[in-house]
Amino acid sequence: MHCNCFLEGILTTPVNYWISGLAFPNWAYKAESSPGSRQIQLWHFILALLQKDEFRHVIAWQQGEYGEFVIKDPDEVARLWGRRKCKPQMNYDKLSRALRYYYNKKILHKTKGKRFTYKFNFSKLSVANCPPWKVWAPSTPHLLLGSTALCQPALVPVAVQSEPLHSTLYTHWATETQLAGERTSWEPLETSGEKGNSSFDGFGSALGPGWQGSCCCFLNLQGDLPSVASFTPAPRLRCNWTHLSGPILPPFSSEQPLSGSSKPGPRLPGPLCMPGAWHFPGLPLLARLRQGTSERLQRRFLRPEELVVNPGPKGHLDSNEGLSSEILGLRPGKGTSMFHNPENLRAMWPLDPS
DNA sequence: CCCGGAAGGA
DNA sequence: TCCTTCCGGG
Repeated sequence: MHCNCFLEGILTTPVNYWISGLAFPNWAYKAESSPGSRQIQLWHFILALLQKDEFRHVIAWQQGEYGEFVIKDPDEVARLWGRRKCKPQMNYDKLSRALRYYYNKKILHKTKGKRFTYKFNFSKLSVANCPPWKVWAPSTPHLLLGSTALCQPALVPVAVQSEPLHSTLYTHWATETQLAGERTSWEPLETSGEKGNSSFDGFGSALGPGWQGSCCCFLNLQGDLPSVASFTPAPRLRCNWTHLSGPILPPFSSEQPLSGSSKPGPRLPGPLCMPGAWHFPGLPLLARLRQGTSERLQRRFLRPEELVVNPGPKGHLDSNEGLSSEILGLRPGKGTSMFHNPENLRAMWPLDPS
């Protein structure tokens, strides 16, 4: 039976995770819905709630503990979840049972002794030392179109994975970025070098012979997080990000027309290379990124034409597969320029908590 | 509140 | 597979 929950727009708009230089645990790259269920997953929903200021009184990140969150109003969260899933009888007892199933999956664990407090397993969170000019959607169809494959980070060096979050990696990254920025600012991203000699297996990526110390990462392209990047303003970076705003991060006002946006090629189905950075107030590293920098990064590296990728082998635009009609309001002809306007991005989140 | 087994649905 | 529902127990 059709449920009008979707029409109500309650957290139905999938968003994309994108944090430059960060690699998340494998589970974080899972599609919003599994191939079997085609349903939004609870943890996606939880993250989405956590992302929104409107629900701060309902559920919020626990300050000081990255990945930890508190359900301040269990009944309300359950109600929202039930509404999203069209399960009016949902309650916290049932919702918490679902959350407990995440324990074994290493997605969540309980913060013992704290009521309604859980923690995402971001212990594996690591920096993928990735110069953005090498960040590019893989160009083979299966990588582009498989909802899970899409989310696989490319070329995350094992050595880096095992490292704790550390700003020195960012410093290194920034240095490389600077050098690259002096080389080019808007020239097309290179893809030829990556696709031929690399293998992808998620975070445990083997490095092809052509790997030169850089890596790519991120891109869940079918997430469920709000589109608007919102890094917590915080202590300054060890590296001087202002240096990056030159050739690397060119000034890019929202009024600036988006070159080539009038010619959207085949769209990336569902998983879109539009970055919506996660907002984890508790993540110390992320907190080092200034929001402005984040937005410039997004704009810089995700021009509309760069969102354009090969169509899938079968068109793969089935609304039930990667790209549903609810996703991001993307429609043929609309192009992708709307994603570059924060106002549009916010408008795409018609949350109705009532 | 929290836990996890069991059964079942989509 | 991912919950939803129910439930006995801590």
